[in-house]
Amino acid sequence: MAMKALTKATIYEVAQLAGVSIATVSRALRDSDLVTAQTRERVRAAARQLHFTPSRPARSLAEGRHAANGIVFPDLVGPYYAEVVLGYEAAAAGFGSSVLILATRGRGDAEAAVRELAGRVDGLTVMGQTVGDDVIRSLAATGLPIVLLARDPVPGVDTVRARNARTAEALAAHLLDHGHRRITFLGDPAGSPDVAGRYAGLKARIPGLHAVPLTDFDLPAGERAAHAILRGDPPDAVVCANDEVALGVLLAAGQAGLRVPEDLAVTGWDDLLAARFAGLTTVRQPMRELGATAARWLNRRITADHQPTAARRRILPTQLVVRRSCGLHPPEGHR
Amino acid sequence: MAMKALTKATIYEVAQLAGVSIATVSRALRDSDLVTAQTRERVRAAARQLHFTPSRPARSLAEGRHAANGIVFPDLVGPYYAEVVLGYEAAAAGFGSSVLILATRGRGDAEAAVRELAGRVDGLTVMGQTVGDDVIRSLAATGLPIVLLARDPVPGVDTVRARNARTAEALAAHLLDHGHRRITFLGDPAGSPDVAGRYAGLKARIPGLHAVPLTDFDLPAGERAAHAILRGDPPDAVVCANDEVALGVLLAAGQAGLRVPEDLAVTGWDDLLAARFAGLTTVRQPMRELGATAARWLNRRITADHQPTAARRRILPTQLVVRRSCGLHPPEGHR
DNA sequence: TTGAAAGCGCTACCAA
DNA sequence: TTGGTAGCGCTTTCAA
Repeated sequence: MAMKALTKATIYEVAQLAGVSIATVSRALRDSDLVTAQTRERVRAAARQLHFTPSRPARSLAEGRHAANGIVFPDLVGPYYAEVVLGYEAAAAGFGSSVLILATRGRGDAEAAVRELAGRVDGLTVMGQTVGDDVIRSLAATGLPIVLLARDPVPGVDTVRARNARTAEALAAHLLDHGHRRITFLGDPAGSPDVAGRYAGLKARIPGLHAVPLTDFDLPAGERAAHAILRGDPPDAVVCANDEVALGVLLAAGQAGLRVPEDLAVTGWDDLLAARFAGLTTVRQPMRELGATAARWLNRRITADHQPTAARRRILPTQLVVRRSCGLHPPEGHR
Repeated sequence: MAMKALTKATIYEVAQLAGVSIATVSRALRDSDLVTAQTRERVRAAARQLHFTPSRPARSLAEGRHAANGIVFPDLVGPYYAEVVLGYEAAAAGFGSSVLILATRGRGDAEAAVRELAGRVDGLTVMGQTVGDDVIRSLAATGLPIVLLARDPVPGVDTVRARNARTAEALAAHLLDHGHRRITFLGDPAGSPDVAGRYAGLKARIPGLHAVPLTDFDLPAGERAAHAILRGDPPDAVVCANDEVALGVLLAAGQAGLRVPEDLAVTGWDDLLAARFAGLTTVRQPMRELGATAARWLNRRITADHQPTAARRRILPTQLVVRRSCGLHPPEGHR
């Protein structure tokens, strides 16, 4: 078998081989009805023979669109973001849109990276703590369609979030029903809008709630924080900003010889797979649906011929999942 | 505050405002040393004032490169792929390369999607069961740099994988030490090279190994398969293709009133977070490192001025993690 | 050091 | 139905 060409074929070569103009090639390849079926076939054959694929940059430049959109998130660590991104990609694929991802993971140059990304897409979904409102506003001012995900709203920009405060209240009520009174919150409300919402909901029911800020939100961070909290005068219950932190607390409690939930109640947030096996009481978020909704909304904005519709906001429901880590003999039955 | 322009500024506007030619703008903005510091500043100021960002398609078209690369994977379900992709993105970001993702999730049009993606990037990483060797070969023939990840090699193409067979042998030996003899493998060796490798390793030590094929590799699939296996004459041990399946088996065993590991030993593969909390014996894969290595190798190929170096292959080590699900009183101590 | 102009590969408008 | 051609916005010679 002969070596395939190492140089990509262009529309000119196809035109020449098919014996037509480049305009006709362009039409034939994009199913325009301004070409004879016969011509179309001839062009197709030539294209196939040359392994022709249109240059995406050239196309984008001529069309003035990218046929791609992007999603910016803080990190991909832990199952939460992965699930959201997956839901996003699946929905976007349905629209024939490619997806560019960008994890800012606390980089200082997040803004530059986001702006670079913005130049490659027709629209952008921005999650959580990645870039500030000023960046969002200036991007939106460009006319770039934007959807905010799990993030505080910015005037004029669509926002999709999960319910935090209200479900946190339900969680608080449940904990109080168990008789827990000395409750500590593990997480930094200032660090993310989601956490802020959860904290606010808890605080509404537990006035004396004590918050211990956390810089990271992974298992080791939870473990470390727990070690500090548990020495001395441990609380009745530790409510964690997410499951990973809670799992860390579970581990630390075990190491400290504390039984859960007899000596210490622990709760998380997200309902990761691990939560189920750890018997962790938590709150389930519709992660895939969050991503998919953002993708759909963004697509609508991108394809909306004009009509600057008012910014929309949606809060997707979340669900308290009671397992054993919050206390024995749950007041409302157990699982 | 005045409304920002809704039309993106071009290099022409910047040139006009700065009172120079577009060539000079281009140079000034890209730190060419063919411009006076003074001119550079003037251009910069003009660009800033107009919120100018160069058009990425125009740039790509002129430069003949995308400054982006892509990764194709079967799905993002489960922590495994997410971790790999994260490692990949992190490494790619280090090279200043944007990342496009594509999840084929068994779509029939995977090939078309991959080809579309190929047109947007300077190089491609292809994972597992996404597209066939023919597609890989034809893409590679284009001159597009490609790295294969967790996938059978294709002549002339770089491949990065995790060790499967050898660690599977170690796992088999461990199981035999526990006295297990009637062992069932849950997974389809024909479905993925990784699984095939694991099965081969087990089979080398357990000649009579019985394999039960599985179409999906998630928790419900494991649960369903286990229900079928456990009714009637259950084996001593079930070795699963991955942790999610194993966790499903754990659940099913519980429902069937079987104790693990007393009545049934169970093992997984991947060492997900949940495995730790489920006490699941498994094998740890360096997922981040797999992704990062692929990204690095791809970058090398992309930036390699020429020199068609020979295809490289690397197998990253994996590690047996013994917990309690494989049997009591582990022969070599326990954790 | 700067400018003019020729592409880069395509789409889409205007004529034919 | 087809062809000619003017852009799309940038990079990069080649001259000045």
